[in-house]
Amino acid sequence: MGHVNRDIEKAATDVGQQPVAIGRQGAVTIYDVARHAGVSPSTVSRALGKPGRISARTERRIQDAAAELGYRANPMARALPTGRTQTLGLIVTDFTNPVYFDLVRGAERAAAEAGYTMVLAESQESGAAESNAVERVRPLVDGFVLAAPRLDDEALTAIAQDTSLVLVNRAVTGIASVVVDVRTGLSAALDHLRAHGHSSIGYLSGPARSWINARRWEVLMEEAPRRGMHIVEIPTTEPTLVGGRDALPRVRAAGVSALVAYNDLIAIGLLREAQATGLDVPGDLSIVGFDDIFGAELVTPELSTIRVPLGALGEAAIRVLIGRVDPETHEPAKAEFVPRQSTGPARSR
Amino acid sequence: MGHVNRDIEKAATDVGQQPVAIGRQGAVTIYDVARHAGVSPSTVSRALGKPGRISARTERRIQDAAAELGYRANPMARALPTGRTQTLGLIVTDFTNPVYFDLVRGAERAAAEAGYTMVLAESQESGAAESNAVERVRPLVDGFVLAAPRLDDEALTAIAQDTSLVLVNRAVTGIASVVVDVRTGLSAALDHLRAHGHSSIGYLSGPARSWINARRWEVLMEEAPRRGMHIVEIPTTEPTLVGGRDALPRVRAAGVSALVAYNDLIAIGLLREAQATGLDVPGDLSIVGFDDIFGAELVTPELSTIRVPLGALGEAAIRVLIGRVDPETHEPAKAEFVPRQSTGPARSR
DNA sequence: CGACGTTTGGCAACCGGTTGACACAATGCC
DNA sequence: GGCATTGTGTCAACCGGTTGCCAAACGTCG
Repeated sequence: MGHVNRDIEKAATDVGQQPVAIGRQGAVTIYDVARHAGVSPSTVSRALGKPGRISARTERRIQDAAAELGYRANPMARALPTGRTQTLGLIVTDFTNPVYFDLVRGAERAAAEAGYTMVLAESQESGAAESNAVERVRPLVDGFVLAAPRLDDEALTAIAQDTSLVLVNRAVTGIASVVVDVRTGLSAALDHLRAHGHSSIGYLSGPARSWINARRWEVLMEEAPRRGMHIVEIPTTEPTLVGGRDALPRVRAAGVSALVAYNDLIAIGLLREAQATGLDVPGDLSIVGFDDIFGAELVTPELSTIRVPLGALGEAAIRVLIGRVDPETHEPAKAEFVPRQSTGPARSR
Repeated sequence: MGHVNRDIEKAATDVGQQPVAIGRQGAVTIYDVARHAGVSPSTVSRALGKPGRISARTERRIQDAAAELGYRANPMARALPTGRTQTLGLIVTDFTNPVYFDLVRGAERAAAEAGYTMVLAESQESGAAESNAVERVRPLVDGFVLAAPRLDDEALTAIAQDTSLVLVNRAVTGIASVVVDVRTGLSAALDHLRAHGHSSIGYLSGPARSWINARRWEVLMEEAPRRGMHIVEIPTTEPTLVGGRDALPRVRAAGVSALVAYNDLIAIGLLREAQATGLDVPGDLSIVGFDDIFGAELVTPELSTIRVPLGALGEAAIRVLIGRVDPETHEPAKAEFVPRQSTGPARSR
């Protein structure tokens, strides 16, 4: 295939004019190393990949040659016969949602540490886009992580059929997943609210198709009555600042004195809208967020929230994916209530 | 190599026990399509890749066969002879810095639109880690984007030698880059401050090795004197909330009434620390941030800032990288001053 | 000193595509 | 009808690794 090479070289000389994407051309191959060390290519492959298979002396000589020439294996060429690419995928619903910053970072850290590279895609909160992203990423990776997937159980099971898959904050039988135990955090938040005299609280819910939303509501439904508190679900239009803002009329109508939100964005949106209409937080309304994203501490009053260890979650997902951790025995991380200033005693009106 | 396949199948049946990362095994190849359509594999390759080279009738037949079998080209196998992987890299200094959310999103959008996949890496604000990330990503991609690189010009030039590279917010002669024109935004901010009676302002600077930091300072040094304002550089320890917080003593010592910060994180850190020590913002101190990240609007008072179109910047970087846009003729995006509540008249003390 | 077992290294096939060169029509022209 | 021309499809080599199998070299022991 002298031809391909010629084309590539031609493209290379054109660069500077236009940054056409071209592969690195002059790369050192095992053939170069083999020639340099006076052995056959297969011996090089084994020396570098199978410790012990080759005599120590030859192995040493080959390693020296490789180092001298600056040899780096071509991952693509390796992937072809082995089927492993040493890359992992991560698909999130929305990059600009701060929840994912730490998740992405945790995942990237764990992957890099284990010698994997991350490829990233966004699914825009839509099942169709998610399906698309999955198909684009799938052939490239050894497996991937789906954060808060919007696809239904059936579709996910089909995907897991021939690609390894780990879900974050979603449980589907037969598919590995990492979830956070929200009960301790929610219980602590409820105790805190009750101690401040709140007996009737609202839950500003998240997307209807979100598993984690259902889970949070479920736990609240168990834990609130147990404490003799009333709880009511107040739907939001979207899990964002706007969704929180738009929910204020419904919150006032519901007549609750304290709220737990599906996430911090909703909580902050509501908090700011409440203030804008003259309500005092926490005097008139106590608000508890969820996730402890960047920004929760920046609002005034600072947002009380249930912290989810997102970085650890991302890391755990990758560890499970590459088989370092057994998802069965792995203890789920626990969410933790972080009281700040947006919760306090109910003011008698 | 029947052996490899056997191994893979064996691994596949083991799944469920342990999610070992395995390639998709049963994938449809051009050989399957060729057999199904009654032509040779090379004809399939051409029918799918080179429109016109094959007669319309056969092309149609092959496309039908491909669709029926659900054929998807193996990107790895394609990358080997062509040298193009259809993936692009993006390396940022710090994932948890909100500046990058929009940048990443813009880049991912543009890449997905053009049929590319993004791989992501973090360089931890360190030249060594950056170099590492570059080497890990390089063999995998057709080119990559380096956001705010910490490497020196020489190293960058060496990299650009045999991989296409686009820099964000950094100019190095001979390397394509996308930058934001900060002059209009900074000028507007200075005008705004002068109109409020500020005549002596400080610049809370960013990392010493950051090109964009130098650029911002340079423009301030030109524009402030032109308006008859004094300007002084106040160094920070790191471009984060903590760095801003720690800078307060130096700010007080400098005796300025208004500040422009290298980024919003520093600005917010300072703002909160100032309030914590009893200072009024903007009464005692006017603060202007940079970037307009998520969170700038959440603090009280809301942060006045110079908005940088980060999403557009990420998109532009990718477009330049894949040759859709000529970096020469491409008009740089302009930063824009967004007055909010953290700037106001200097209170007479 | 020869039979035998164990290392050690090389050969060649293969992963799944791409593409130059070529053979074999089918067509056009004189 | 013969010849050049154009169109269409196939052959085979190649990208850069991995690995089953085999042969040569080596060491051991009776």
